Amino acid sequence: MTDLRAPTLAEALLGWFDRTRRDLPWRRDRTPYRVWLAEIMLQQTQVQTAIPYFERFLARFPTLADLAAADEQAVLKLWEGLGYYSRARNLLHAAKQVVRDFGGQLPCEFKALRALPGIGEYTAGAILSLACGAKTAAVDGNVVRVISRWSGSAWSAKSAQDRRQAADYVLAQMPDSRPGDFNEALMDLGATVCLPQNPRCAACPLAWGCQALRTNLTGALPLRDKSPAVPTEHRLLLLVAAAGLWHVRQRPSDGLLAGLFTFDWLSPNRDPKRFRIYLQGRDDILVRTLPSLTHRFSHLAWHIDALRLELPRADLDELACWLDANEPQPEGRWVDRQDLDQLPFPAAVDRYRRQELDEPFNPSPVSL
DNA sequence: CTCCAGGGGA
DNA sequence: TCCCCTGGAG
Repeated sequence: MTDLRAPTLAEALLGWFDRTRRDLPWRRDRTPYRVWLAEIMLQQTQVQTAIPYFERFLARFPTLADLAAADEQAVLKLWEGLGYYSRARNLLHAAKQVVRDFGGQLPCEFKALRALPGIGEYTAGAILSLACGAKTAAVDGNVVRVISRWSGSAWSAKSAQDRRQAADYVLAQMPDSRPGDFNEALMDLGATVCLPQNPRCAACPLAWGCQALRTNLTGALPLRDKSPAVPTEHRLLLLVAAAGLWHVRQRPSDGLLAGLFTFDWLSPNRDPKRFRIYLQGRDDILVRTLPSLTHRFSHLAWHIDALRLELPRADLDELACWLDANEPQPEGRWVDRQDLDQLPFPAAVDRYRRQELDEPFNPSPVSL
């Protein structure tokens, strides 16, 4: 007998998922540790970016217990370039807690997961549904977009209240049999079909019932707030070398780029022009002007001018009054080329590291 | 270039 | 509410 009733959201979505499911590394073996690691990496990060990081991380720390025994710098090194470095630090701290409190096994229990650093509402839901098989919503930005368009609801991914509404909607539609697949299907649809811009509605398995498509509102849903203009800070980066060593500093353990290493910065309360004049008078310091660049963060931008300095000795005493020192190591460190490769650098500064480290030094006049 | 996306902590 | 980072699209 032919089934004449309309399909449900879950049937259409899971049918599509079964045909098009992406083969991603963390889907091959859905253990709580692998799901957890993947979900942390995927926060604010695109799938293609996260894949090589996930592989390297698991190769280095195959189990949660291996991770818990790591030191922070090794974890940050594996996170280098991925951004939002507090995710890596929280991951390590949470792993230690799980070893201490749960014998190294992530608990399949919402309150316990939610209490771990770095695990919020979304990540707890993702671990529970994907790794534990629990019927739990996992509402990220993708899911808010899909459900907001499907239901024609004027929701914003930033609003906690709207995310709750979306979670309630998801839970009401979720089949008892495949909660993890249902959540993953929603995320896949948001990532590959129900795109923020130019959604591919012609290829969408939910087009038949989509309120936003029916009312021509896919461009308006979900609601988004316009991004505010970010202030630009002008900074002078100094790649200081002497006798084959490079001078680096570790940033403070909180705030921007916490715990990562950079080269030196001219102190913000020093005038860059005066510093360039000073350098012209120092015949013993070789200088080269490097290309400038602008690096944007979420809330501010750095316009970076950069100089490479070759000192006669590995000694910063005479230069120290120009430089930006910070706790806990105001004096910084001199490291060789091999050591430098072991230190985590943020993307903004890593571009200079990659470009300059193995370049021969060609001094140039200091431009003012 | 500019615009935009994307969870959690304090 | 603000802070945290990078990459991809156009």
